[in-house]
Amino acid sequence: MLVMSMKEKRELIHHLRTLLPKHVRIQIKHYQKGDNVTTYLAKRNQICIVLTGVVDLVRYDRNGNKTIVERYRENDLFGEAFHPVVTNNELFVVAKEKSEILQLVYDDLHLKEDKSDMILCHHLFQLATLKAIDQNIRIELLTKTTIREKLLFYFSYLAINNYGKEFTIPFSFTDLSDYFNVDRSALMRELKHLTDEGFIERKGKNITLLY
Amino acid sequence: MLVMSMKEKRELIHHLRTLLPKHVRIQIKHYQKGDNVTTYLAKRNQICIVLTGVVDLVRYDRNGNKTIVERYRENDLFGEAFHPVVTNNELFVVAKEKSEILQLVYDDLHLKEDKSDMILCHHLFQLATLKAIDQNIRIELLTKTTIREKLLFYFSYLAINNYGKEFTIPFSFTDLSDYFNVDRSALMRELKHLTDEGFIERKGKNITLLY
DNA sequence: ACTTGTCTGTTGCAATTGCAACACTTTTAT
DNA sequence: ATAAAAGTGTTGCAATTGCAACAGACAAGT
Repeated sequence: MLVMSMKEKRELIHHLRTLLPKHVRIQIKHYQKGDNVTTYLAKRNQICIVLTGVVDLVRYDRNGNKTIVERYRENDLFGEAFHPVVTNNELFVVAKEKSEILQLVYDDLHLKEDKSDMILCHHLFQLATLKAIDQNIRIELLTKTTIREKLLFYFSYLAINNYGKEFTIPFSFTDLSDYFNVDRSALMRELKHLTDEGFIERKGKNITLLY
Repeated sequence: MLVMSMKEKRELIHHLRTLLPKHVRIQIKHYQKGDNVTTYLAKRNQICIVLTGVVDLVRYDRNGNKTIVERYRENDLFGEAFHPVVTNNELFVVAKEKSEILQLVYDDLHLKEDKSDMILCHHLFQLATLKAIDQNIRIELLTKTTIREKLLFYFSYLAINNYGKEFTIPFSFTDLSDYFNVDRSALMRELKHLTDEGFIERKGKNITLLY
C-alpha cells in the first residue's frame, strides 16, 4: 500500500535500517534543540530520515520574515536533493527539539542488483510518496484564500487524523502562523472570530469543532 | 544523480518503458483537450506518467474559485496515490492539450525480486524526487507574501532555467494567476507597477529583467 | 467571414491582512 | 529562585489584495 499508517511507516523505517546494504554509507547524528542540522549549500545527494525528534526547514526573507517551509517529524524524509538551487535562497534546517537523524548518500545505492538494495529503493520510493502527500496537503492549505479557510481546512485535517471533533493543535500559534505563512496577530484575530461566531470552542490549543 | 536535466529525465522514462516488468499492468491512454483524465475518487494506488502533452490538477472551491493545484508536463508523475482523501475536496485532472498518459498500478510492483522490477522502482523513486522538487518550488512561490515577490521569484526561476534575463512566460496570465493563487487583475496591476518602476520590460508574455 | 468564447488590460471600491505596539503569561536556562 | 526568553492575546491603522465590471484583442470553430 502506498498510503500507510504511522505504525506501518515506523515498521518500514525499521526494516530499512536492518536491511541497509553494506555499500551504502550511513551516518546517524544527534542534534540538540536549536542545532543547525545541515545547511542547504554544497552537499548534494544527501538524503536524511528523522529517526526521533522534530526538525524544521526554515527560510528568512530579506525583511526577516520567518517561514517554516516544512516540518519533519519521526520517519520523515528530507535532504538537499529535494531543494535544488533555483534562486538565491537561504534555507536552514534547525532541530526543533533533541533529534536523531539518519543520513545516507544517494549515489551509493546505484543499482548493485542485490536484494537489500532493491528493498531500500522500494522503501525510499514509499517515503518519497509520503513526502509528496504531505507537500500536497501544505499546497492545498496555502492555496486557501483567507485565513479562515486555512484554519477550517487545517482543523478538518486534524479532525480526520484524530477521528473526532476534539483535538489539540500540534504547533504553537507562533509556529502555526509561520506554517500558514500569515501574520500571527491576524491568525489570532480570526480564531477569535471563529469562536465568537460559534464555529469552534477553544481552550488554549484544544479545539472543539461545533459544526 | 538525483537532480537531472530534461534530457536525462526523458531517457529515464524511455528506459522505464522498455524495461517494464511483465507482471506490471500498464495502460497508455489518449486524451483530447478538455478531457477529464481521471477523477480523484476511488481508484487508489494508480500512478500516472505524462508521456506527451500537459494536464492540470485543478480544484474548485465553494465560491467557484479555480486553482491549478499542479500542472504536469512531459515525464511528470502524478496519481491518486499522492492525494489522500483528507478533506472533502473536489480535485479534477483535466487535459490542457492533447495528451498521452501511462498508467500503472502500484500494487503490481511488489518485490518480485527481478532486475527490471528493481530498475522500475529506482526510476519511480527518481521521479518522485523530481516531483518533490517541483512541489517545493511551488511551496516557496506560495509562501511569498506579496504578488510582487511571487512574480520576482517566478521570474528568477524562469531566468535560471532559460539561462538569461529574457524569457517567455509559459502560462497564460489567466492560468498564471490560478497557479499563483491570486486575483488575475491584481496580478496584471502588479506587472504594470513592475514595468513602471523599471524592474522589467514586457511585451505580452515576453519578459526582460532589468535588474 | 463571422460569431462565439477566451484572454488581456484597466479601474474604483471594499475587505482582508500585515504591521507595530503593548500587556500579560508561560517556559526555559542559569 | 529568578532572570531572560518565548509565546499568547489584543487593537488601531495602513497597505495589499480581491471583487466586480467593462472594453478591446485574439483565437477557435462553423
